[in-house]
Amino acid sequence: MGVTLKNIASQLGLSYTTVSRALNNHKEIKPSTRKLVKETADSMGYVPNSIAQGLVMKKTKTLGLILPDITDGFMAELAKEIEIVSNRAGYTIFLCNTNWSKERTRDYVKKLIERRVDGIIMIPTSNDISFLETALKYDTRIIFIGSSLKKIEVKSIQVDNYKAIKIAVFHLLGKNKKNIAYLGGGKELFANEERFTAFKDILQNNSLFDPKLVANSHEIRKDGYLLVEELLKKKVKFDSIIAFNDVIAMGAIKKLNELNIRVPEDVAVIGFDDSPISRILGVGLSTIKQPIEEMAKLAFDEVIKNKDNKRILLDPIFIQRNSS
Amino acid sequence: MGVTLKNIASQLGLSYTTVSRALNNHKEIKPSTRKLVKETADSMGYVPNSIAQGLVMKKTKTLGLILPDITDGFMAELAKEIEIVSNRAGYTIFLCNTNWSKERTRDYVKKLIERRVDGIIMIPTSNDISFLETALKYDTRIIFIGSSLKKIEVKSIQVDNYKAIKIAVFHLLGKNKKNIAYLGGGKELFANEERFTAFKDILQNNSLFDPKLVANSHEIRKDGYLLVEELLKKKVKFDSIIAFNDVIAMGAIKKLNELNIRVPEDVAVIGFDDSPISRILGVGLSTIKQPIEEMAKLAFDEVIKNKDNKRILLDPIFIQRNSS
DNA sequence: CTGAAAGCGCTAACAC
DNA sequence: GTGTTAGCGCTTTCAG
Repeated sequence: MGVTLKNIASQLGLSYTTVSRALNNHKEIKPSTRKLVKETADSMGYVPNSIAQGLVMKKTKTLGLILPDITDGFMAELAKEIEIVSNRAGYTIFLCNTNWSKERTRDYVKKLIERRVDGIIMIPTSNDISFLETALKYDTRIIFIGSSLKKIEVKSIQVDNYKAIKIAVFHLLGKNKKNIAYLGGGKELFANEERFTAFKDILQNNSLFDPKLVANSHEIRKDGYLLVEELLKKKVKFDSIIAFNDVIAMGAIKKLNELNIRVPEDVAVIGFDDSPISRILGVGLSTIKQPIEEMAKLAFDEVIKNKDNKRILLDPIFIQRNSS
Repeated sequence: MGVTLKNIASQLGLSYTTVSRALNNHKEIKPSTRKLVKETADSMGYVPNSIAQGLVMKKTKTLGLILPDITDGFMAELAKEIEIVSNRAGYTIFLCNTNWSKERTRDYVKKLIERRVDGIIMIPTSNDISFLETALKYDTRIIFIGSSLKKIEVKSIQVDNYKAIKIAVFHLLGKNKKNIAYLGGGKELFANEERFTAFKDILQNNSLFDPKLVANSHEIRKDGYLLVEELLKKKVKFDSIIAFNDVIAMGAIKKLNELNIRVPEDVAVIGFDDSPISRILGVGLSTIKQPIEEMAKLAFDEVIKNKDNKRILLDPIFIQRNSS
């Protein structure tokens, strides 16, 4: 089923090695035969079998992309950029959506090793790295993106969350906002933990941290609307909000609007990611942008080309709009 | 590099055929050896090579998913659902983001055939189906999802766009809205053409169609905000809008709000897709939901199991909120 | 129940 | 320049 090298060879009365070489542009082939081979291959509708190629070359030119939720704006954007650089280099990527499940993450790593991908790019949701050893054995490089693992030295690339939160906090302090609340995005996402830890640390250093001003949602995708309600129930004053991402920030603003609390006069709001929604909608949302394109490019280069386990931190970009 | 069947076999003093059979749960194997084999395979950290398996079995258990833009809400949702059903059945999917390019679409089909995927699920952006023949030859099934191709009999699955627009139009007529505008989503997307054609046809049947009431954006992702501006420049009256999707609808609403045009009293708005944003945001957006989960499930079943080229039409679901 | 051998489609020494 | 041969890691006849 389908044309093979052998078919072309016998059609032409050549050995299939010669055909292979001609198709792969080896220099030792006579130009005329190369031309002939290529033309008949074309006319016969030949499509090389990269499965067979992969078996002998021990490179599949495939990459695994493991992430919790492709419908999340940031992750989709990241996936898109990774796809672009990968495709440009001849790599195709497997989309592995874990739906935040540690089990599915583990299963996918196994499956990707089975498929002998050349590398795995992963937004982690679990500190379980039992698979790293296996991956190493089968020469599958892994890079963690978006956030790193705690206490384990792995190859990773992410925005500097500490720096990001620091910029946001000092921006708010500069506006004389001293009661800053944090609206978190779910424990499963390590980036959230990093940002919250930074938030707590920076505020404590300025003697401003109040645990009541934190609504760190336990559910996934619990939106900002509900988190503001939670905050209000606690009867603490807050004059500003730093949200884990733009979706949460927008939900928060919706609630504030409904309550006739002015943004940013009464409560300033800063999001994270610079999602399209922060521009499409009425409010111009102040936000912290991650250099997604650069992250994607570096992630690809690192996972394909570099062997060492360095950790790369990228600078965040603060974008001020009307909400702060 | 990495454990193979042979390694396990020689470790155990068995032939690698036996090891293969044990690992694949063939019944002719003595339970005790099966157990032994499995245990040592485990302890040696064996991971089967699906590349080699694919070569001999002529099935890769992989699927290609070709779509224009994974950051689009509807497509991401679709990708997620397709991933779920595929994964459940042991299939892994290649993510192929074409960025609306016909060339990249064609290239990806070729690449997917090279990788010998068992099937391709594709949101089409071009009527070029020159690759269909090649795909057939290599036993790669293709299904078109979200919209079909014009005048060519192919396997496809989509929501019934005609029915959808009809529901929307009659809903608006029921509210005594007779000057209905259509805000389109770019020519590249066939679904847009289908919806617009339906719109035109239905309105013409009621002697209500006015070409001036159409802002069918030529650029991709041109948002509703700008499209409403375009409409206003033409100085035609309109009392309602049907948008290609929710993002465009939300952009339109933003503009209307800025101009103090009341929604839905002055202008009613209906979107398409029931994107999360239509719920997160202030306005409750009336919208037409596509049965994405069902689409994904059927697409997978059809592309893997069924051979015929039937065209499946699914019923849309109208969701009324505050904007109409 | 287990083993030997062939072959999937291809690349890469090694000959000539 | 081209052909011969081996082998990538696996499944599947066919024997025993």
